[in-house]
Amino acid sequence: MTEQKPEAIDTDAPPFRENVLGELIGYRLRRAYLPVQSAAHQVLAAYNLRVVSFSCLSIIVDNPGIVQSQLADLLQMERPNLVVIIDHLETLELITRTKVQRDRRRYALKATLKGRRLRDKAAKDVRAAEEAVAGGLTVDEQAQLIALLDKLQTGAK
Amino acid sequence: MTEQKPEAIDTDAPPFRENVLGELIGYRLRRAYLPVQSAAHQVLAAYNLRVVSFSCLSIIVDNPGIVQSQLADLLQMERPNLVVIIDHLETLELITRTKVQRDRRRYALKATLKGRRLRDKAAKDVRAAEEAVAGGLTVDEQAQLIALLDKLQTGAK
DNA sequence: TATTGTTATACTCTATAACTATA
DNA sequence: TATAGTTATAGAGTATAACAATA
Repeated sequence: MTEQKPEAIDTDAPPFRENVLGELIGYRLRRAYLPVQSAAHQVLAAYNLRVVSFSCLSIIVDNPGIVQSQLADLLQMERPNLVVIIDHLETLELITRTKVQRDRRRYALKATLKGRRLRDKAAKDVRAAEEAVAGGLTVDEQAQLIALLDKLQTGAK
Repeated sequence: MTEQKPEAIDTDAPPFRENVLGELIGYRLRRAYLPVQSAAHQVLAAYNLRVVSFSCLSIIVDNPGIVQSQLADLLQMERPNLVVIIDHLETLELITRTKVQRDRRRYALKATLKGRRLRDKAAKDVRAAEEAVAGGLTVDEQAQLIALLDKLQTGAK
């Protein structure tokens, strides 16, 4: 070191500007999404679940009998990528796959009791983690945010 | 086909529920982020830029002299992943790298005139694409959304 | 001929370890 | 000894093509 005190560096800390970038909704969405996603990732790892696996399980719990192609559409993912996830959920005995009578190409997905219980518990933990991360927002603000996000997503096709 | 009319299928279209998932901010953020990100991706491809490359360029334009480690911190990415991006921006003659006198380990990044012009033009296009995607939101609602996202991101550490 | 679930595979993005040159 | 930039590489995550079974 030559002449700088460490504190001086911290005090002179970057007054970086995001002039143009900061006005873009995409940039703001990403900045907000990252820590929330990270918190959910951490919480769900304790359940041996990925975030996307939890999303699948949750949709299956709330929509018994849904088939994989519908699930893929709903979560905006490709069918092939769903296979390993469904396999895993089945291995963990959280869901069951049973052939649909009227169309034997399809598998009806249903959550087991174990799956429903785990979903409920994990959802509470994720919600709590979100509360911790989004602590700056009041309940009203959170509802407001969700309403705006929903309106944005609905408008986009 | 056995007895179903195609229209019947569409009319009976999935009344799928997102009961629990829909109450999670992370899920809502992701649903809103995807189409916006996709729109930006498409627009910037015409400039031979990735979304993250545009973000880098934009930050450099607004913060002449910023160095790579600071840029990486600001955009929350790892230093190694920045190298190819900076290389690419330099190859396109959008930025310059010059050694810092007082610390020759560092490179000061600055945008060229070409870089500044391209950034301004691309930013307008991205903004227009966002307007198209987020068309459902009024200007006030967009400002409100950005304020809430900012508050969320600031609260999260 | 079209669709569901599947396999194999490739592509993109991100993360980690270790090197060099400077400090 | 620590840091900036770099290299090489590994690991997620996602996307595409083609197949068997069924419609």
